[in-house]
Amino acid sequence: MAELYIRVGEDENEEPMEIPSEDDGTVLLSTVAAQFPGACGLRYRSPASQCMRGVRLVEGILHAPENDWGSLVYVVNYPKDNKRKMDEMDAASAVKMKRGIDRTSDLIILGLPWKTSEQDLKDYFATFGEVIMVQVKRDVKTGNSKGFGFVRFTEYETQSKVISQRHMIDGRWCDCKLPNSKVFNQYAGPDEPMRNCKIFVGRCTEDITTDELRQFFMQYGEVTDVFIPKPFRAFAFVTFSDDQVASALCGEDLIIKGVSVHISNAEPKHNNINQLFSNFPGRSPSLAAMFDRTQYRYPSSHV
DNA sequence: GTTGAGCGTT
Repeated sequence: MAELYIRVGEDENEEPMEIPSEDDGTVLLSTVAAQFPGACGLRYRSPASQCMRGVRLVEGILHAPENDWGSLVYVVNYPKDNKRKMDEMDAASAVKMKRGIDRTSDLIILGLPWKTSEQDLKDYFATFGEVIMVQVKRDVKTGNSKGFGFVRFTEYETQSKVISQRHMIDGRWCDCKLPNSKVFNQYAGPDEPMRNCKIFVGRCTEDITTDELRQFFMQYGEVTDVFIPKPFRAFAFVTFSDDQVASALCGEDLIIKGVSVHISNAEPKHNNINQLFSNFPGRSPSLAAMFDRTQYRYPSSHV
């Protein structure tokens, strides 16, 4: 081969760099990539057709067109276009997932007739789509309905439809909305990294055992500890070996044995700003998010 | 046994 080096550039107009060829006249893609990280091939403008042509690439070896690299300038190919689009899609869907934009969440049903049962709710909402969970909130002493409840659907489309209209249930107009406890998560930015591996599991029922919690949370990652306070206090702690697993679960509503439990970070109450904002209807989400970040700068021992 | 624009036994 006459040429020991071929001329390669980022594009046709930029000053090319000379890249060494192998003894047999081929050029290794790895050699190109050493100068142009991420390169996946070469192309050049054909003097004959004036079109861009690809350089033959076989098993990491670039072959000279017509056995001669000549004095053409070769342009580096990157997988960039596809790759970047993929990355953006992944990031976007990850954010969407994390923000719960296309995830279902529990919906509060307001204005239920006192007589409406969970079976009534299930029968009614099943006409919109698959129902995961229904609840009628009742006075613990009397068992009387408090006139509101919750429902959770499998499909986000179902949830959207249900939110968008009023509902005639047992002779009363009812509204379904995102509960206030969800609004924070809807508007908060991406979470700060969590430093701890422990999650708080709220709204547990008394029949949920430590073993069942362990079995359930194993699907997300290695569980190193499960703690249920005695006597019953309607919450539990689950510790993972990986803090990213714990972090990813925070803000979720998960269904365990048909019960919707709420996952949040296991910070002591006095140091958890979520507690301060979570039941305050008029709060500013951005303010809450700002305070939320500050709590991680002053970590205190866990419960 | 009561009620009605409400938010889930941390």
